[in-house]
Amino acid sequence: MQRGPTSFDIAALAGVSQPTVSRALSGSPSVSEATRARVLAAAEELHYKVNKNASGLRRQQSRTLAVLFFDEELPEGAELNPLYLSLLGPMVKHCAECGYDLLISIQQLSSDWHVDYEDSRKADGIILLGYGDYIEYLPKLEKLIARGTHFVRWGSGDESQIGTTVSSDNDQGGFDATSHLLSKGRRKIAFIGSADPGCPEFLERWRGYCRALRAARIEPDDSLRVDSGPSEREGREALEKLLERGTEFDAIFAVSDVAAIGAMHALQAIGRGVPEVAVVGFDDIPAASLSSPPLTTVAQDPRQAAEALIDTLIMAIEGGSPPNRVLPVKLTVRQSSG
Amino acid sequence: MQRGPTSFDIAALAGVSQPTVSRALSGSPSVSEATRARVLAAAEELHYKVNKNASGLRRQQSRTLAVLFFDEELPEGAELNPLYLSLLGPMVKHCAECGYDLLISIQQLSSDWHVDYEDSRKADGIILLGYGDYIEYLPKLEKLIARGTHFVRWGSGDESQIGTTVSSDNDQGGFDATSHLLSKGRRKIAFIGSADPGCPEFLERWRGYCRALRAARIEPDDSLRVDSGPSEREGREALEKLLERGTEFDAIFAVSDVAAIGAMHALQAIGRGVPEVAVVGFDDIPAASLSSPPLTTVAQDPRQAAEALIDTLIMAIEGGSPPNRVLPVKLTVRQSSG
DNA sequence: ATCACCTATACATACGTATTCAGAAGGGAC
DNA sequence: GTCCCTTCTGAATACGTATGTATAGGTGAT
Repeated sequence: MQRGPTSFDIAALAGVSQPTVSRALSGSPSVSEATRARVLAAAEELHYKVNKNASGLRRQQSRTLAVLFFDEELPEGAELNPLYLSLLGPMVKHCAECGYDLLISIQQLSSDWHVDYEDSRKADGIILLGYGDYIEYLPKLEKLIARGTHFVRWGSGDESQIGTTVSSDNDQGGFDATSHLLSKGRRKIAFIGSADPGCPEFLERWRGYCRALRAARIEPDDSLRVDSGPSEREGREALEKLLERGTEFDAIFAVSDVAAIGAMHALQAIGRGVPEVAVVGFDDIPAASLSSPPLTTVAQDPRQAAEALIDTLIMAIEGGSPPNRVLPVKLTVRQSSG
Repeated sequence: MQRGPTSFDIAALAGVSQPTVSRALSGSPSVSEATRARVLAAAEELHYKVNKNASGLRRQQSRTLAVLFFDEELPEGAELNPLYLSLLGPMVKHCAECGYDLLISIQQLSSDWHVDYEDSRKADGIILLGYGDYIEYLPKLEKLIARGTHFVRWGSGDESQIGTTVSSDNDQGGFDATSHLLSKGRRKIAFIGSADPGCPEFLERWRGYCRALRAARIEPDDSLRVDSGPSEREGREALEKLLERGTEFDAIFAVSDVAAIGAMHALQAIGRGVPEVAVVGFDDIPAASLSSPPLTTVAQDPRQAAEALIDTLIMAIEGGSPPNRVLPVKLTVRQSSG
């Protein structure tokens, strides 16, 4: 392995000492402008880059953040949640802007992730992404806090007081989606998703749904609610279950785009068209605009979410006490709702 | 920042010296089994993890690989290429299995990415992902080679001799897709994509397309070829161009799923159904199975591709001279081709 | 019993940076 | 001209690991 130039090489070329190089490059005010200029020129000439390992070792930090995806289904080659994937690009980008690197990891909830990262000094802080059972990883969150590890979670903000979270305004999203369907004259709006507190995000969307109905003086009808996960298959099966039940419905609000698309497929399979049955999803994944008909959905802004996660985490690392953040959502109307 | 235990702490607890701890943990044969067991127990007890910075500094390597995405459109908040995103999960996973970390970065082709990574010792090697103009970054590849940086590229293997590549069998994919359409009785198969050598992958698919036609004693007809990029809009526009041209066609082979879906939308907009016009795409992105009708496509296996990239790169890092690899593709027949 | 030899461990050191502390050079006030 | 103060730079050192070299303890042969 050929070795690059060190700060000593720069020092020699610039005619100063190594510490001066370090100071000059890190912007210390105690270096004169003339010296700094010479050092920068020398560094440029030799293509010098600070050695991250040495720097990290000395300052006891890595200037790296870790993203941990939780995805129980991954062993079977399943895809990561599209929403998280769409966060990835913006996260990387914003991280770079803030002077941090981003390390990605995919974990099973059951593994020992909670000790892996800070322990090996790979990352200064952790971003946790994952649907999945909130309850199940609660004890591990407590351990993280006990160790003083900095972390931010994507999820529901109001349900628990553990750790800092960034989330979309799920309640408002559910409200907007439902209000939109009501404004189209729909009255029998099925809800595909779960009101299980293990998935606080879905629960909030359900609450928003109920709130919108009540605002229109309609009492939520449990027979219009089908418990379902967020996958295409589950969305399809949820709709089939609804049909078996025999409950009439003229619209569907699904807690994820993928489930909404699954429901549309099931509808089309039995000859009920969309938007005769109006459909609204949640997330605005790339496939939403590619479906037929294109899906009306509640968009979460991935860039904004990514930046909020990064900013919040960095604030925590640098000693602040960042508040939870709830990000606005935006109803994106396409053809599936008429 | 609370500091974790060091190898000295383990040494004290196990009653040995620090070097012995290091050797025991790295599996050196010159440590007796009894000692190794004691060390491991002590390490376990204190939740000891090797400090990556110190270890990397000492051994002059990071045990980290970097993935560089190239995406010119990203500044506008566009999405990363779905195919690359689907590589990400499997790459992270396989990296972990091989004992490496994965660092993600998104770059503009124009930036100085070629000096950033190895220079700062952040990564032992680089994986380059990106459609985009191969010609444009050729000089930078040459610089990478000159510096002795290890890297692997995703792309076309046969077009250039620069660097090691891993690619799908694009030619065979084009052949299979076209043969499939021919077997369905189609004779006027439009090709949406580009035969520009700046995109060697598309060129190879075009060649496979021609090969299949000739095998059926049909001479490729240039008026059936529309130059197009891989986006939904470009696919739609390509089809509109084809219609303006007035050339008859009964099938479409598009070089990307997204373009294929765009073409389907354009078809549906003018009332020509799918699969009356049969459509085949390329990539098998998640949205392919969600479209209406579900899209027949040439699937590239993301897991296999990811593992090939990682394995090839690690082989290069560890001193080998890995060969280029061409991965098999698989035609996935769905409803869009009849 | 002496020596050679092998095994298992300890000692010393290097990796490249950032920081504390001390000191040199220069300027102003008396 | 002396003294002090400010501004800048250099010397020394610590971060935690891995490894080359030295050494202790044991075994077997002569």
